[in-house]
Amino acid sequence: MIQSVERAVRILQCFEDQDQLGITQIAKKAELTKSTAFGLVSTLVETGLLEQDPGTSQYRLGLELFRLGNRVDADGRQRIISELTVLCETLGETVNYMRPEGSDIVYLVKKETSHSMRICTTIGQRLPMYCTAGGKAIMAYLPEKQREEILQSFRFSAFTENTLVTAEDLRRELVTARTEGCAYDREELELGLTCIAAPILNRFGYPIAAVSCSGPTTRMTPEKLRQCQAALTACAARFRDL
Amino acid sequence: MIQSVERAVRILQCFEDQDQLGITQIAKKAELTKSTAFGLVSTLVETGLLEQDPGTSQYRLGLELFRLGNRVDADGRQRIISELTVLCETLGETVNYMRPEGSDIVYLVKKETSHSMRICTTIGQRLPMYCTAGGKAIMAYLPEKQREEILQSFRFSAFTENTLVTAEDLRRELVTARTEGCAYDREELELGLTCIAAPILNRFGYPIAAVSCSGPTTRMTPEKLRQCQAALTACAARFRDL
DNA sequence: GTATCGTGTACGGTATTATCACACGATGTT
DNA sequence: AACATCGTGTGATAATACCGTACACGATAC
Repeated sequence: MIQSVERAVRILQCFEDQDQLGITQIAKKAELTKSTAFGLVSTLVETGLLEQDPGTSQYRLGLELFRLGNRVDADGRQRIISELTVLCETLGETVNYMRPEGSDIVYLVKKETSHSMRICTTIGQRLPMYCTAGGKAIMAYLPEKQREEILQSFRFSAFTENTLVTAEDLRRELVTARTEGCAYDREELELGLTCIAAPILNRFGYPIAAVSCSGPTTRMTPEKLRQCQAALTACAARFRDL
Repeated sequence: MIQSVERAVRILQCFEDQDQLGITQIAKKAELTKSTAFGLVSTLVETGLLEQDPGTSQYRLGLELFRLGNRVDADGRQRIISELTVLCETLGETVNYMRPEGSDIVYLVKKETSHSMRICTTIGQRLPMYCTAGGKAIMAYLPEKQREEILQSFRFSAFTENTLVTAEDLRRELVTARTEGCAYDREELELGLTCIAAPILNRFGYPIAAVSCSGPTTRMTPEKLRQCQAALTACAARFRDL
């Protein structure tokens, strides 16, 4: 673990909730000396990961960071995007492409339906696996050892009355998810929001991503869910050897 | 300048043209010892900026980098996107939002027209200011000192026979750009491609971004260009105090 | 007008820190 | 089966980054 690098990243992460920060605020948020922070920030500015506003002399995230971020999983995202467009049109709901990170999932691509009432997911958002269809779909297909590690690591929080908040409840659901090839989120994250997701497996059967469909519960009838299941698993199958 | 941080960024930049790399390749590309590279890479993996493929044990850019990259100029991009949608529809050509970095511009947002023959720009791409309409629009409104610095820093390369390859030619064009409020790219980057761009100024009159319209020269008639000029400058004006 | 607080920036001594050469085990190749 | 190459450790050396301190500047308050 190289200290300076870890600290530099911590500085970048300070900007997740604020987009302009002064040196003093950065030092405080990252728990660093002002002079230490200054050295790190200067380096980050030099490399383009941060930039300094000429007017306010405050710092913000830089364009080099944008460029690098755009390269993350560029081919996977490129390949999925046309599939999602088709899925979105045929299902008439918002569809997403997400990937696991630790015990969370991160949204990488979305395609929103044009319904007035629709689900709006946020690109780059991180959510716990246990309360999302995509997360459960991925968990279901993980090797048992890894799945148990993740199950143990959760610090459950009941977002709604439906949220599964015990490892046992989750294990039970994951069994059915494996038999169906799909996992569900039945208003477990937000009331009125139902999701269904299928895992994308690599050639070794390891889940590397998921595609999901999110809609208002009122529109997600049993029949619609069957349609989603068929479409999502078919889509996921086309990406088997990503 | 903190050495480790600068080296860590260099490692991330190794992935601009390749998306999977082993430790040895990383060390070679970044000109580092293998063990040094290993320490840096381990730290980057720990922080999520890199991730290791469980199968191949190779490294690639991580999701935390994606998340951070998505936060760059998030509000500016959010605000411009609906404007670009309208612009794209009224003009019937691909429109872009870009920002300066050093003597280059970087594409941040695009909206593509649905014409079969259309210009496809690449988000995150970096191009020299001197051969793009957006770059020239921004240069035209920079304080003279900074503009001259940039003009001197160019290492000109003639992409087409129209490319301006001397500081004098550029200076002359920038004068007219200031009077018009718009800059042009008349097949200077690629034959058959014409662009026009207007700078977005902050409340101090400093150019912080540009909006551009790119189309095939055959469709970019004088009349169309006048229409573009009006629409682009109007759009840019709405963003004056970003 | 003066004083105080905040800011961003700069320097130099100290010891923590990262670096490098070397080595190990595992894969896969000739 | 020997070999090459990969990713991964280790530990001694010295280069490195950290911290305390200090300064210039601007804003606010008195």
